[in-house]
Amino acid sequence: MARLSTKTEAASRGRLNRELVLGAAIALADDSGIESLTMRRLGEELGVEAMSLYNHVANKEDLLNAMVDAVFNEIELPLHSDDWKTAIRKRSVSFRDTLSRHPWATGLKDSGTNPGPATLRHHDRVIGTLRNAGFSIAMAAHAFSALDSYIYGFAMQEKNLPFHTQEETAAMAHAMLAQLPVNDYPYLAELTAEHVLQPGYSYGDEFPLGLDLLLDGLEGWLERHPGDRHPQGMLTESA
Amino acid sequence: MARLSTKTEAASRGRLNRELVLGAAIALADDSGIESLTMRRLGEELGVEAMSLYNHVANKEDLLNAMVDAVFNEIELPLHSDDWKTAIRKRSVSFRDTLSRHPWATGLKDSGTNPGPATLRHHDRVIGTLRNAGFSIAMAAHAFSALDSYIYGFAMQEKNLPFHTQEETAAMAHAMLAQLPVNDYPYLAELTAEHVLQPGYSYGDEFPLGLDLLLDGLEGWLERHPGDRHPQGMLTESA
DNA sequence: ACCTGAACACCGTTCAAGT
DNA sequence: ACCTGAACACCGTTCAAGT
Repeated sequence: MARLSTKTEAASRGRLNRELVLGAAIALADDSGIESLTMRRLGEELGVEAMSLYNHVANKEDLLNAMVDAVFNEIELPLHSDDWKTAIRKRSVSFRDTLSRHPWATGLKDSGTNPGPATLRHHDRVIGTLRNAGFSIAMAAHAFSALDSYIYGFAMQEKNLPFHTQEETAAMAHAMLAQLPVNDYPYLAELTAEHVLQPGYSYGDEFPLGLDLLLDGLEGWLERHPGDRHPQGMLTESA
Repeated sequence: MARLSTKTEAASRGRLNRELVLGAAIALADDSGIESLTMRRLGEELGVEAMSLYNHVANKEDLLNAMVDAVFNEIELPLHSDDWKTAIRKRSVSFRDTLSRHPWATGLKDSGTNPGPATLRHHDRVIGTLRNAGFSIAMAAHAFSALDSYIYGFAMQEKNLPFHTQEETAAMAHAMLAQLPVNDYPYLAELTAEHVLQPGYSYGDEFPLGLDLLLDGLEGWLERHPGDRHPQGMLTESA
């Protein structure tokens, strides 16, 4: 039979490699949550004993690091053809989407401690976009920190919400309102009743509002500090 | 005399209660990291077998929930005597400080899933401050989401940094620069060399910049939507 | 070169038994 | 009412042994 370059073929052949392990680990974390990702369970998923995984992965931490870098690889890089604000907004939305597809990646300490090549490239491109738009080094650092803090934090809050579908949201909000001592928390009760319980509410819709707040603020910075403008083309990169 | 650890204190008392368990758990997580917080280790710290803890705590999740709520209790509530911007800025800085004292609390899913009374009161006060400043319900929800996303995300990034002291930062940045393929990541290299490695650099200093970006943007919202002004004093609360 | 079985030092949690 | 010892069903990881 011709070779099918698929997971099943390789797995059934008893041939394992790092990429295969990584893919199965991400799929398992996506489908069953990061707490289901144990070496034994992952081995089972691949038709192999847990101990075999150590031939392709140094240890679990190495596996988690590689998973996070694979996630960063899914984020759209800012495009040189877009103006900086559009480019950064697009990649920020893509970042959020990616984290919401792989919620376990939010808050895994490894991106800060041991960034992989995809993570480094992503960071480099974002900083480069800001620099070429005229942000000084310090302002680019500030902007980068502010944007990514917001995106990470939003993804984390979204992940930790007790509801994810419209129905769950409504049910949860009703339950909360019923249990909540309304006199103790009048503003929380008001917000739950008249915002969260409104038809069509979805927490994810809050994302662009905060994002545009930051982007508009950054644009204001840039306009107020034209003297910091970075000589265009001093540092260029190929697409 | 040397300070008495909670261990000896609790052991000599021989009487355990929920508050004692909670305090020891928080101290252990602060000092040794959340991964060191196991029921067995916590029991040891309190001079008791792990199984005894279940007399005061339903299970580990219950313990973690209670720990998070205790952390929220440390955050300064917004003051009625301050204007909204000052009040929100102060509580935001206090929030960040608190999370940086208890980094393990960042990203513990429990605040969203099972908020305790301190968490609820904190949220209620923040929303109330915004409402009384003239934010509509929807705008208060947006503002709350944007601010807390930023604060959570900042705390998480700070927690996940591979360095915490000035010396560590410099050493780490030097090591990164040495290892980094500079041609692949020119902007990252530039930012590391000319920003992170500058004397006096501390990542924590980035916090107020992003915070003021958000607060100024929210103020702009408010000025542009005076029609949404909430009747003052309609909902009041006692301090 | 890759995979495995057995083993080690851990986890959270239960439960009957003690005081 | 509170604490304990033993036990259960898990973890990540090592290592000698197999192929």
